[in-house]
Amino acid sequence: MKFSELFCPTLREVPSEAETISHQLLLRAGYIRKAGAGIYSYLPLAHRVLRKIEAIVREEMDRSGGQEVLMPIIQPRELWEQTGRWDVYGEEMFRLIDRHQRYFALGPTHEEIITSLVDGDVHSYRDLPLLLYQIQNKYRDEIRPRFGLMRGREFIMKDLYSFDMDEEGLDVSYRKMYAAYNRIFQRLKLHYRVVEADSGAIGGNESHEFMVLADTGEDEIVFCEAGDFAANVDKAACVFSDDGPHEDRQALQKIHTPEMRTIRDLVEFTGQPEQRQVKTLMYYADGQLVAAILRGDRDLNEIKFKNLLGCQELHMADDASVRAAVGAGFGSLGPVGLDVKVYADLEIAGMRNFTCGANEDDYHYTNVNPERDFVPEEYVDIRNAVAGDPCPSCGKPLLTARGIEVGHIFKLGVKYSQAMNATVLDQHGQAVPMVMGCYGIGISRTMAAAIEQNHDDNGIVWPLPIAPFQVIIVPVNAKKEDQMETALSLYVEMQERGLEVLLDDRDERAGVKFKDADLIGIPVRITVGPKALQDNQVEVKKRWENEVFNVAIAQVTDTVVEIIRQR
RNA sequence: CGGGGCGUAGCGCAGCUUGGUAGCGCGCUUGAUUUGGGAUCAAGAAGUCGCAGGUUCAAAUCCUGUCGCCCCGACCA
Repeated sequence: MKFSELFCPTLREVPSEAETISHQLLLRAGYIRKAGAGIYSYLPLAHRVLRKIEAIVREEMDRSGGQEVLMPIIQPRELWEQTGRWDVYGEEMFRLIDRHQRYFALGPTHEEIITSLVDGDVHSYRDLPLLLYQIQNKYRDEIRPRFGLMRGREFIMKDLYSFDMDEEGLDVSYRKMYAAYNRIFQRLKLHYRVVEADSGAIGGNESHEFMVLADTGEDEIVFCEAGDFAANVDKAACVFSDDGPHEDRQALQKIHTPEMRTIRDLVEFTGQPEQRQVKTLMYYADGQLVAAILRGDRDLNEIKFKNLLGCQELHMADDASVRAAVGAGFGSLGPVGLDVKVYADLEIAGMRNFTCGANEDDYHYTNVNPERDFVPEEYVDIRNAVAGDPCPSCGKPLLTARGIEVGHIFKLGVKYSQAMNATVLDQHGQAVPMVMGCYGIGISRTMAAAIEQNHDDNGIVWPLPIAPFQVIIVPVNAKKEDQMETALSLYVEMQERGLEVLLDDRDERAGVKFKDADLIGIPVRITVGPKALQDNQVEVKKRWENEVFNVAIAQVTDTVVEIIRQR
């Protein structure tokens, strides 16, 4: 490809709408343009990157026994009503109405349609396992699209769905996919980590997320260096370690604490650290008022709390209704004498002589002790894990990192097959619901995540397997015939060797061409300039290194092939 | 949905308080000089001031409505 013919409008200035690095660079380097909030056109360079990611994903899916299909994006309402998700999915689903006033969904995901597809034509256990996948646009009317391709309303997704006869079959399919995903992200040359995940609203019991590690990631993960434990903080178990003070219990004392509303206030006022305070949070769980108590320096994990309670809806109570029920405001709550169910974090059990609200404005208790002064409903794991917590499997201190969720695999079980009555006959002629799994990779998000992880001040630094071109040839001065001739002949030679080459034949100043090459992120740059040319040489520069070295023109193609082979 | 902000040339912005007929930088076109990290000079093209009403002799500017976009929060296969 010649740069002069490439549709690649680069921008010198940072578009003001872009906040994250990947968004800025994708816009500046001429990869994407916005059509509307969370909706983007992919320009030629982006399209090439997407196709490379897809190709790797396809190969690994096929190798694992997957078969590719294409399914409708416009999906009839009736299918979604069968699983109840027409209502459950809520505002996040794009809906449309045809001329006959029939309703449709723009597919946010494809469980319904594929289950109905498979149900229609698969009737025997002999037809299983069946692994079908698709790479298509999906649609979600996100509350707030942001970060460019990271959270769009239209995005490209690979989803594979597995159908098995029983749980054992599902285990096999799940393990296949787990392995395939690892191969995919290794081949993409991304630094990633697999973590245990909450399976969320989609249902099912086992779930892993594939996280591309980047400081700008939206998710926080905790992991153990010693072992293989790694989990999303949403999910990461906290274990009780009895390293409490083991003090003697002092006499309960009520103290006047005027205007003390926050843990920080109390730390100052009482001189006791956060670790000796207890905070009380009030929630409505399906309309029922409940309390969660935690050590002063901990954060409640609402997902854990919700899963524990098994409720449909969980939200923080407002000050007015708390006041009505308890007789005191947020800053003065505590478990002692509290007339609602109290769920205590595991850590509370080990605490002695702590401070908490007295359920009376401007008063707190000190020297509070669990069991003596109050008895919680349960001691449960409801806090967010933090760096330094003991690893649940080996006890070593956990580390944290930020990541971008690019892959997520779930065991769905029979949630959808049961709802849609998708059964097969087993060996005994019994109709059993197929056991399903679902395995997604955000293709367009992976492109953005790769940039979040691989960039510098000058632009994108693509991992080689997904770079839009492998090599860019830059003649310093397009008007100098010797430079252009050398560049052209190298261009032809490299193409014949199977390299993906971009020739910057534009009549631009060298600086412009260098800047663009860096911005776009092509891994290898060949500079044809007057200095080296005198010695029949050209310069080679790797995008991820600063050094430039000269190579004889006759050898340069071999050199590039070797660089790419090693990378 | 709650809070904040913005829509003026392709991009980034000024002008709006105090109405008087639109400007700057980058980009684009042409020419000249340049040519190893986003050149210089000269000439030029380009704007329904988001849209619709209203007030006024006169509206980018004031008023009302509306649409779109961005940020924070809640939410998130």
